[in-house]
Order: sequence, then structure tokens, then C-alpha cells
Amino acid sequence: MAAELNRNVSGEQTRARLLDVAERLFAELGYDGTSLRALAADAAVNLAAVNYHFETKEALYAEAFARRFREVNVERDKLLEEAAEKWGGGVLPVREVLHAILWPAFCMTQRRPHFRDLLARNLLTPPPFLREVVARENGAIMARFVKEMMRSAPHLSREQTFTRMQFTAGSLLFLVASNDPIKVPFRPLKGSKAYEELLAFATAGMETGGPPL
Amino acid sequence: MAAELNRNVSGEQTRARLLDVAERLFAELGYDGTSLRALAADAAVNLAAVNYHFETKEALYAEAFARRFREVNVERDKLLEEAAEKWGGGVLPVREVLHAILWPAFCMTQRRPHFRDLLARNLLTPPPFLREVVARENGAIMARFVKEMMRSAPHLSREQTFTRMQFTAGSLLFLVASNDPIKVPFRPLKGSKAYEELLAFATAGMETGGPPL
DNA sequence: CAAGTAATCAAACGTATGTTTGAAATACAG
DNA sequence: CTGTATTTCAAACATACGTTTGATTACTTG
Repeated sequence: MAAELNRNVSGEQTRARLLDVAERLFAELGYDGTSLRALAADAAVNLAAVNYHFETKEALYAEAFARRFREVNVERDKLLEEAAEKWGGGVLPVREVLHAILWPAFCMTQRRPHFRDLLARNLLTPPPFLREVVARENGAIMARFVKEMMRSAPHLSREQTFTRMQFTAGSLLFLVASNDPIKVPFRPLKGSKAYEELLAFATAGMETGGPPL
Repeated sequence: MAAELNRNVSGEQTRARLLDVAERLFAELGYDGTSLRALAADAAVNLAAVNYHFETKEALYAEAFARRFREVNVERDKLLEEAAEKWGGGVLPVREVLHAILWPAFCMTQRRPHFRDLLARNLLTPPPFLREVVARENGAIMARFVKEMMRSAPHLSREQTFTRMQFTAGSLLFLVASNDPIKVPFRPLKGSKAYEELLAFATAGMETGGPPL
């Protein structure tokens, strides 16, 4: 009977430490490149603690990624709702819809470089055990924003809208992902300059007419 | 002395079989997910053949990826040269420059789904031993096309041009990469329709004015 | 044919991995 | 304090991996 209430005594601390270290190491070295021994040592916990608190290595990896990903999507929903209120039920400008989906992800990747790397690793080619999670989570947010975008860009078909939203997502990821500037005689734009550029690019691409059939 | 000429007796066959199987398995299962034993078995060669013909697993992986990547970039250069001739030294339309860089990659990923998956795995988050190769190869092609694009889009700064070319690359990758349509109530555009959409999106994004400073 | 190089093969080496186990320690309830 | 559930710990388990080795076969050259 003495349960359900004494959860956050000490176990929560090691659990949290494991998640944080997992986020960093998995981001830097990938899933296979990170051993649970190195992870446990870095978190200063016993090796068996991983299996005790997360059952398996895969579950730890999935949780480390999914918790930030969900944060981003919650924020996206919030921004979209706020924009909808601001425009009083009317049609949102394309730029406003794009901002709602891009800004939370941009902020999170700027604030947390490790999540940025996890995103780059898992959005296009997630490990098999993560495919379902990514597909569901990303599918839900896509469905919501495509529906909204179709109101803002009525010149696009359903498939066109979805496809161009994919372009937008790809642009975002390539902007934030660590292209190390070595070997390239350019420095990419940084910070707000970079975000303005992304928004301008995606808005123009979204607003342009379809190809001549 | 009896060397340098009897190279393609039988060794070339196993070498080629290994490369083809490597392309497929590495694409499907990733670098760590593919064991040399499974690879050799699939290619119907002895396990030690891999180390004999390629020295290491990493070298095999790098070669399997780089050979197609180089094919694409050679084609890109060719298309850009042809376009330059066609426009007689004048300024190329933005759309023409984009076509030269997008079309070869689009074709290759359509014809070879395995290379498409390798591209998705290695363009953003390559294994450490491949970072230099990708950076050099991709950096060279980027430098050439940014230089050309700056003539076609003189309203953009050097950094803007580079950044928007990154957007374009991201759009391309997200178009071709296998987003399995499960969990999403949309079907992405396919084939030439999809390519037209990509070109329209990127052209509009490239041609739009910069953000107000 | 004879000699020498290239290629194939079965077997073993050394090592690193995720997970499990059972006991010891810690914290809390009655 | 006593007893119970939660958490930590050192050790071992079972297995899979990339690579190397040394012998054997296939082939080309002189």
C-alpha cells in the first residue's frame, strides 16, 4: 500500500540525470555509437539503473527524443491557437501559419543544440523502433497545419499544400542542422537574420502559383 | 611484375557485388545495423572478402555512398555548363540554375531508392568517418552553384544566397525521402508533378526580396 | 609446365555490447 | 523500532561484431 506517493525520493533524480545525459550522448554519437556503460558513467549512476528506470536502451532513446519533440508541438499548437484568436476566425496570412510551425522548432533547436542533432538524426531516418512515434507525432502536427494552410493558401490543392509544407520542414532542418562551415567559403546566416530568411523563403514558396498543368 | 593488368579477372566481380549489396543494406539498416557477415552472405562471398577488397567496413560504406554522390555532382556540373552555353554567357534565370542542381539528384533518387536513403542518412548526420567526404564533395558543388546563383539573383547577399540554397537542398531531400504515408491523411505528390512543385517553390523562395532590415 | 601473384576460404581472436541476477542499501509506513 | 517496497550495486551472462591469420585454390605470366 505504501506506494504511489513516494516516487520522487531519489529515483526521479537518477532518472532525470539519465535523460539529460542520454539527450547529449545520443545526439553526439547516435544510438549505436552510445553505449549504456558510457552513458551511465557520464551520469554517475550504476549501469543497471538504465534498465531499471527505462526497461531498455531503445525506450530511453525514444523518451529522450520524444519529450522535446512534444514540447515543440505543444508550443506550435499554442501559437496557432493564439494566431487564430488574433485574426478572429478569419483566414490567417500564410506567413502567420508558417511562423506558428517554424518558430517553436527554431527556438528549441537554438536553445538546445543536442535536440537539434537528435531531430536531424530522427526526422528523416529514425531507427526502426522510433518510426511509429515520429510518424504519429509528426503526422498529427502536419495534419493540423495543412488544414489551416489550405485556408490561407486556397490556390493550392491538398497534395500541393502538404508537399510544400514538407519543403518548409526541410528548409527549417537544413537551416538549423549543424553544417560545419569547414570546406565551404560561406558562413550561413545566424540567429534572427536566419529565421527571417527562412520565413521569407517559405512564405514566397507557399504563396506562388502552382505549376502550369 | 605481373600485375597492373590482370585486375578484372574475378576480383572485380566480387568487388562490384559487395558494393551493390552494401548500397542496399546500408541504406535499409544503416551503418551499425548492417553486419559484414550479413553483407557477405547476401553478396554470396566470403566474410574476409570485405577486408580484402576494401580494407575496412568504413571504407566500403564510404565508397558505396560516394560513388553515386559523385555521379550526381558530375551531372549537375554538366547541366550547369549546358545551361551557360545555352544562354550565351548571359545571366541564367533562377529557375534554370535550380534545375541544374535539383534535377540530377531528383532523377538519381527516383531511379535508386537505396541511394535516396543513403543520402537521407548521410547528408545531415554522416558518421564521423564520412564527414570530411560529404563536406568536401557537397562544399564544392555548393560553391559553384552559389556563385552562379548570385548572378541570377543579384538582390541577395552572399550569405542570403547560400542560406536559401540550403533551404532548397532541404526541400529536395524532404521531397524524395521516404515519408511513409502511414499516419498522415495525405499522399505526397509523385514523379514529375512533385518535381514541378519543388522547382516552383524554390524559385519563388529564391526570387523573393530579402527581409526588411 | 613451372613460378608467382591474386583471390577465396574456414577458423579463430579479441573485444564490446545490452541485459539479467541476487544481494545490499535506503527510505518510508505503522 | 519493525517490516516492506524502492532503489542501488557489483558481477556475470550470452552474444555479436570487425578484423586477422594461414592455408588453399585459381589464374596469369614467362
